[in-house]
Amino acid sequence: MSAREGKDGRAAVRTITDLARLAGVSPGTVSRALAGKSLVNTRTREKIEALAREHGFRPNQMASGLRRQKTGVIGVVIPLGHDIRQQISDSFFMTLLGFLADELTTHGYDLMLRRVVPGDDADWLDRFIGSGMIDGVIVIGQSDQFERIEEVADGYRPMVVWGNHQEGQRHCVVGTDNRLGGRLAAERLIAGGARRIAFLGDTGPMEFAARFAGAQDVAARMGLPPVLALSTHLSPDRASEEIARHLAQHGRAIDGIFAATDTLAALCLTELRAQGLSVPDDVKLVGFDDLPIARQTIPPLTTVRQDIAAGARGLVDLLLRRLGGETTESLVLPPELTVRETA
Amino acid sequence: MSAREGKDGRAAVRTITDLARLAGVSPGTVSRALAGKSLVNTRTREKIEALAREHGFRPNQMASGLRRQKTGVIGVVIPLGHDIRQQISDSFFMTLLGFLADELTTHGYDLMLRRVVPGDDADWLDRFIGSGMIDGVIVIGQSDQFERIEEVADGYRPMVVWGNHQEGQRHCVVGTDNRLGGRLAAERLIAGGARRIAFLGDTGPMEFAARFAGAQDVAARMGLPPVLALSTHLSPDRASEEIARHLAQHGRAIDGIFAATDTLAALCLTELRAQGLSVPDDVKLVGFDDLPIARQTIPPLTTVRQDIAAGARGLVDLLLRRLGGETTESLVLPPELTVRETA
DNA sequence: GACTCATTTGCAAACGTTTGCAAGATTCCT
DNA sequence: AGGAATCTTGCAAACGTTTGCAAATGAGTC
Repeated sequence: MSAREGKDGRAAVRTITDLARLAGVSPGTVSRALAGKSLVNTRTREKIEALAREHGFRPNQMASGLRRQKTGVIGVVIPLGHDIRQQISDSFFMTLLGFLADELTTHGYDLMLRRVVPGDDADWLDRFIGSGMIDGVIVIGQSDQFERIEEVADGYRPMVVWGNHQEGQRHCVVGTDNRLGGRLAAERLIAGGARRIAFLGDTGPMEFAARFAGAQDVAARMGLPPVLALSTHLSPDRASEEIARHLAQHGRAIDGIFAATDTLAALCLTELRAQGLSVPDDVKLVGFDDLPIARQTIPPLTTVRQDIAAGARGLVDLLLRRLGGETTESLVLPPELTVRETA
Repeated sequence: MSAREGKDGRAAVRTITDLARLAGVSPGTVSRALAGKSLVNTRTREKIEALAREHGFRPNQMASGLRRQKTGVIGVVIPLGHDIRQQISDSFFMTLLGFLADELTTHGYDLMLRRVVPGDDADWLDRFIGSGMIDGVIVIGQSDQFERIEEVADGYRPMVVWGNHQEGQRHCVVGTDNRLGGRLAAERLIAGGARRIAFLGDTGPMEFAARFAGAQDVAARMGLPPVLALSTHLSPDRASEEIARHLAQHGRAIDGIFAATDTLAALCLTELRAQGLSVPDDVKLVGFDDLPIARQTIPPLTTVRQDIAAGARGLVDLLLRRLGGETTESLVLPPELTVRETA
């Protein structure tokens, strides 16, 4: 069986021209028939469609893309700026990615995934865009690349970013109101009686910085001492010991912890228990994200919920509108406090 | 500023021909220079490279792909056969996906992600392959599509599948020895004193069926009653109540549970506690996967570890070898019992 | 300086589709 | 039956690269 033959031994029909020969028409007609254009006679179309089905023919997307100057592919890129190892397997991003895949598929687009380490090449975004392989790009997380993204946004329209919204920024962003989320968290801690509050997590990434700032807002407004920033990495292995160290040092001096993510909160819960501190009696704890794990900790985690599905829908919706030439505003989603038992 | 101009106002150089004009050479020479072929004079090459850098030029991948008949893209497809909602956000698959992205990037390939619901179209795999957009495909999980995959494998070489290995199968698969994993789990339960063992999870998917079978092997060998299959869905919401129901019915009659995944095990732990059964005293519990969550349950979960990173490396390695024309055997990875505190 | 041989370049034909244009085939009037 | 109007179709030129072939250039040898 030669490479030119299908498994049944007949000559394989790989191109639109092959199919045209079989149907006794010109390639142009086949193209039109398969594209479902109205200009082709119904009987001809049906014959061609039948033949295509029979031979399992599918037009080559590369050729089509080249000719039409669009590919039907949306790039999704995850810049790993802050904390290389963890970020990607981070449940939050991964869940978002899942929803994105669904949402894009629904709209007839394919998804090209790329992880980049911006430190290695400053060019990461232009490279992706300039490849000609994608019609638009969704950036998941601004990481430490805010400026780079701003620059690109000036010259490239079909881009939407998941992340934090900043006054006056030029790129179109979809994301939760992190600062408000931080306020909700801090308010809950304080309402439960906490007075000396700590923020657990790296305040480098903008999303986290905003959550931290939100908590600060509330502490200041209530006349409490400033929120203590306990910096950690995101990867569970390193975070665990860092949390243990922080708690050993400050554990007795604080009575409320706002963790930057549920993942950190869950680790923190474990360490708190290990150090003999009870939650929520000795220390109150609020997480962020409302990942599945939040229901499964003991006690179940009070957390600030992000609507990931809505985020994915928003990203895709805005991107498609931009592809259509519209100018779009950023979309800021409201976080929601989900009260369980840790605060 | 017209669409033809870059942000600095100079005419944008979008094609290799534009660049050729600038450099005063022919397009062919530019192509060769940029491809790093040896046939071009060093001085010419340097001039062209400098120009390309200066104008941020990148050759169009679609055109290149069309001409060379290869795209530099590997398709990754997740068939959602058994349990639509959960499977994709399942941490295991997502973690594997992350490692795959890294591994493919390292080898200079891009990753195109597609989720499909095979029920909707029987054609899912051929469609992806026939699109002409990908050089090869990695299927994550056989789901209930074993036969479909076998058929395709007969006529399409560059495909590797993550899943369970079956005697005599025709497609190249990478996966953990699930049956052995099942045996390890059951042996551990029995060594701890369990006599009446249950398997928690859907036994439909082949991977799970093999895990179940492994546990059966051991029970039979030891002369214990057959393992009780407690069927559940994978999505946390439905699984929780199903587990509760199972435990209410059989909870007191069993003393060892082997959960199909860590996610199920974690849910099960919660339900066991809710029903007043203590782990590991009343009931012993072993999970599967060794996801991060396994360390964070209380008590921490004894589980059967799959080496996800090694799996991703294996998948990519075999796929590249197949792209190179080699014939490859399937790769079966050994699972490893990770003992913590639930069994 | 005439010759060979090795390097470096340009030319033009692909890769498989889509699509504007014009020609050919139908239909519908009158 | 003649013509206008409408449908269908074919032709051929793109889309932006890569690459075999041959021409041109340069270096080296006698």
